[in-house]
Amino acid sequence: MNEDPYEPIIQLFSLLAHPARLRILDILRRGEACVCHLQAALGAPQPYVSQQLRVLREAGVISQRREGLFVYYRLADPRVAHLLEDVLGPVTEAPPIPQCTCPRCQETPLSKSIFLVEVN
Amino acid sequence: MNEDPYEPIIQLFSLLAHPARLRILDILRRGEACVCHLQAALGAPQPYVSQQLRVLREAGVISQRREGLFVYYRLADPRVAHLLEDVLGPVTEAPPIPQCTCPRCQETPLSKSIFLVEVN
DNA sequence: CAGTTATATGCAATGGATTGCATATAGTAT
DNA sequence: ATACTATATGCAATCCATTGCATATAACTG
Repeated sequence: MNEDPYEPIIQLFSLLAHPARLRILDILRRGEACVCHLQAALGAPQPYVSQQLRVLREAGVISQRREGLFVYYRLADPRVAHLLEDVLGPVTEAPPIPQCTCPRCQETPLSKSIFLVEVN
Repeated sequence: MNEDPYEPIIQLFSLLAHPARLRILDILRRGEACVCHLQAALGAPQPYVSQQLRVLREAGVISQRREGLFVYYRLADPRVAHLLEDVLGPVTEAPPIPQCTCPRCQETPLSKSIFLVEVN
């Protein structure tokens, strides 16, 4: 009748001890991202990404929001952001993902990268 | 040739995402403990405890010191103590393990627990 | 030396997470 | 309605950590 007090913590660490999920969470701690964005960032097939997102969602560490065809995920558990900061350090500038075609990724200023191409 | 920067973190989280290892580390963050002490605390067979200790030792998160027949383990990675504090809170009073027969456990003041038994 | 205690190692068996992939669903557009 | 895109789900196969247990080693005692 008395549950193991370590179990929820073990479940949380298990979620983080996975290459795809850890990368996803590291992206999400910088802000919302759609599935196609994560898919492009990981270079993994879409069903694979959706499956890892489901694991994270059912554990309650992320939540989602639909906008038309696109679903945007974000961190839902502040403990996770805190743990990630402990082991990965503070959030750095999000590296651009050119393959992502969602409207949110398109509205980022492209002029900067174009400029860099020009001078080289 | 370029290693995954997430891999050492994944390895660390994997160590923590395990009931026996997490309990061992939670005990060790309170100070040194011999194998027989951990064995009594976990209620697990000795070879099992030694195996988990080996995993932790080879990962570099604990170190050991031999004293006669007894081997005392302790935390070697401050990151682990920090992560444990994040998820488990600050260290509390170490609960006594009466089954442990190592000299270090015997030298703890037994009068206190005996006293508690008396008043009850 | 043999005997005893504390701890370590090796290894086979098993179970549960991981992965790949086919298919389903949701939403938009024509 | 059909077609198309983004995302989700179901499930079988596989892989890897976990576990149990026999045995080995280390240190002390007589």
